[in-house]
Amino acid sequence: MFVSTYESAIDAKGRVSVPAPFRSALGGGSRIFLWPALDGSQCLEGGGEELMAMYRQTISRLPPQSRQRKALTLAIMSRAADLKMDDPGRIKIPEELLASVGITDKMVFVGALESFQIWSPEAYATYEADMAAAVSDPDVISALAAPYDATIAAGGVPGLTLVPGDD
Amino acid sequence: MFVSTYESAIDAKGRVSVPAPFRSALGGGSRIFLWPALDGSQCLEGGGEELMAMYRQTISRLPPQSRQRKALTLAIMSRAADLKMDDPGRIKIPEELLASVGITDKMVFVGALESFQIWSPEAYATYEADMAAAVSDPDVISALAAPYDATIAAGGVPGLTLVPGDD
DNA sequence: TTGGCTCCCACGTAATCCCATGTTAGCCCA
DNA sequence: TGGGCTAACATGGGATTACGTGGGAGCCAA
Repeated sequence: MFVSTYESAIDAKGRVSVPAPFRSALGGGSRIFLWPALDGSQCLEGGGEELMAMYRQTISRLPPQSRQRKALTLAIMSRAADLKMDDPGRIKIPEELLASVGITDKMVFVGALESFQIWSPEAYATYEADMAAAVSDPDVISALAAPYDATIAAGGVPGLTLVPGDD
Repeated sequence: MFVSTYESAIDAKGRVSVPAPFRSALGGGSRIFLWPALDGSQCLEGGGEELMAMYRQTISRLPPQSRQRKALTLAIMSRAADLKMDDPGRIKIPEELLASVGITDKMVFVGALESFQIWSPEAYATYEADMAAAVSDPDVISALAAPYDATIAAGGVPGLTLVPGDD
């Protein structure tokens, strides 16, 4: 699980250190996939082999030759960079990917559950402000209610007391 | 798995370097099949022996002498070029295939999961813009939902926590 | 015999691998 | 609670390997 945010910078050879907590979230693998976010956000989405396997399986279930499948295949598989970390955990992000999200030297690694994102510090500041405003919207907070009930109905989370009287 | 895009050019002898990552995706084989894309896109579709075997098996399941079988057999098997890479990993693409997709010297190798495509840079730029527009269509993104659920229902992806509470 | 094709070898560039160092944060002990 | 120690992490640099590219020799066909 990718959690928290970390800032990193590109060195003279074009390498970037992947934050150590993200490396352990990759489960020991040294392969990283990166592609421009599907929703048009000014960020890169990334993950390890497991995440790519998930997308691969999901896309493979779409009808061959369908518009949806072709669009998603191109957006993810064709645009993705297949990168390998060196021993200390650095990657070299292709210039075109960096340019597509306006990164010159510094960047922010943002944990997003099963994947992570890479932003330019400026773009992330804007995005963070937008999302902070969204969370203050009552509709967003109340959206938690239904899936929370579903979690309880599914048996809750081991080790966590969700319903009074259960402990 | 064919991922990412690479540009290559034809040398004075009509040879083209197959990108190294694609060569390893071919699994060590030096045989490459190429044919014009079935959907009429201005590109060539290609892959190794495994991809051809998949098409062969699929077509073989169609009724013999059926119109569909004959059409697909012609579109793939008859039009395909059966090419062999030299030691450094180059192929010589027949002139008629190049002409059919408007390639003169430069071309783009585009990864598409189990196969790859070859485009002229200009045609690919147009296609990429089309697909980028398609991805911003809510229908395309929402098309991910059903196969995503199916992936989870099928047991998810080993090593990846898809359902909250699984880790 | 000649043209063209294929196979093979050689070179320069660029990426990757590996080692070394400074720094920071966590940990233990006083 | 404070100080010192240790280990992990981020960063820099050098050497090796792989890759892409060009050219030449041998072989087959015309």
